[in-house]
Amino acid sequence: MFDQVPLNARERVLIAAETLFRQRGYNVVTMRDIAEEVGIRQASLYYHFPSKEQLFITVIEQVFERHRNGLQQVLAEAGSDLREQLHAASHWFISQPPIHFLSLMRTDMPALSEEQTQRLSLVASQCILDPIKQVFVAAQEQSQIRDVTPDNLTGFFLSVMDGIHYASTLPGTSPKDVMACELVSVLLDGLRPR
Amino acid sequence: MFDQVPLNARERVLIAAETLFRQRGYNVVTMRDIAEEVGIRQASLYYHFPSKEQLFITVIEQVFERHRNGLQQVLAEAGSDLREQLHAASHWFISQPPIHFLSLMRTDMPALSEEQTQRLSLVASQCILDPIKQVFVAAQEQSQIRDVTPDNLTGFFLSVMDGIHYASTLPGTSPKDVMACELVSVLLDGLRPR
DNA sequence: ATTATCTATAGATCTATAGATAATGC
DNA sequence: ATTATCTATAGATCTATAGATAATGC
Repeated sequence: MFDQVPLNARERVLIAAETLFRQRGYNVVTMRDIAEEVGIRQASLYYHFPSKEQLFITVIEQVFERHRNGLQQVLAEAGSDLREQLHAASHWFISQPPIHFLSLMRTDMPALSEEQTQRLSLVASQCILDPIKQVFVAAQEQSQIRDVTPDNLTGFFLSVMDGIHYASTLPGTSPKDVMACELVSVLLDGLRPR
Repeated sequence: MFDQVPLNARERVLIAAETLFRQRGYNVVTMRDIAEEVGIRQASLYYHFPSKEQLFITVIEQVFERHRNGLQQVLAEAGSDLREQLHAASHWFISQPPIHFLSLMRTDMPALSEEQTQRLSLVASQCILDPIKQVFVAAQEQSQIRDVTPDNLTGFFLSVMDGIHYASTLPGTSPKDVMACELVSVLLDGLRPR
């Protein structure tokens, strides 16, 4: 579980890149920044990854995959109750670093090749959007919630999750879990069938 | 009202810069991109603005000021009913281009000087966050809604507004006004006093 | 004289490649 | 022989400045 095996260089590069890309975005982070964080020279990164683009793609796919796994797990544990599922999902997202979904789509993705942009968008859907959407679809099929477009609810939910990460960096705001609970409770009341 | 006065060069620069910065963010857009859009040479931009940073700041302050004015106006027209105020605010935001609030904070602002970052954050609060927050605070004082932190509601609302702009670029999604109405109705039901 | 442009370019990056070097494994 | 680094640098930008140029206004 807690593997303290010393990480190999490639893994250290991935971790440094993930951290930096998340903090400042694809375009602002340079290969030099990443190399410095790892403690090697910039050119040495190219031994592990053929290009900055490929490094970024590897990082992002790893992040998405982690969300797919994490969401699947916590949702399975939450059972079939909408309330518990929403709490599980929101708890998962606040336990992870922010995805910066909209930034990713607006400023990071357009810098990649058309082909990679399309593929990453698909992976984002499958790993992150679809599991959340499934929660709302299921609840609607069982008439636990009223008729609101599941795609919209999914978008609302995810937007707010990234918003919570940002808000909690500001002074004098509630802790993340409080914000998440308030969101879920407003959603549950707001979606009650009528 | 519909001033078709031919715009002077400075104004054309501001419009081109606003469009490009909004589409791709501060760091990705080059002075050359902006100049091309205006139809002049890159170096000529420096006759109108002393630096890329100053151009960006001017653009952003103009955008924020526009929101302050617009929100003030539509909220005044909406009267004191929460329902109408939320519809007015959401209608305002979907009538305008996206703010990309979180992208702005994560990738654009950190490229500016510390001093400008702080000032722009303040202006963002005053022009955009505060007017929305005021709506929730007032509704709470009149016990029209239950006890949810107004700062959090403000953040939720704005996150979702940017989310709606993004979602509506995807294939097969609801129109913006439908998404906005669904959000407001969920919020109103979810916030009903209990 | 002022205004608004232009050309040319300095200086600072950034990505990526070439080729050297040292350590390890067969 | 392979692995993982390094130094050095080519080539492509990008921001910003210097100084020329042309048109307009006094």
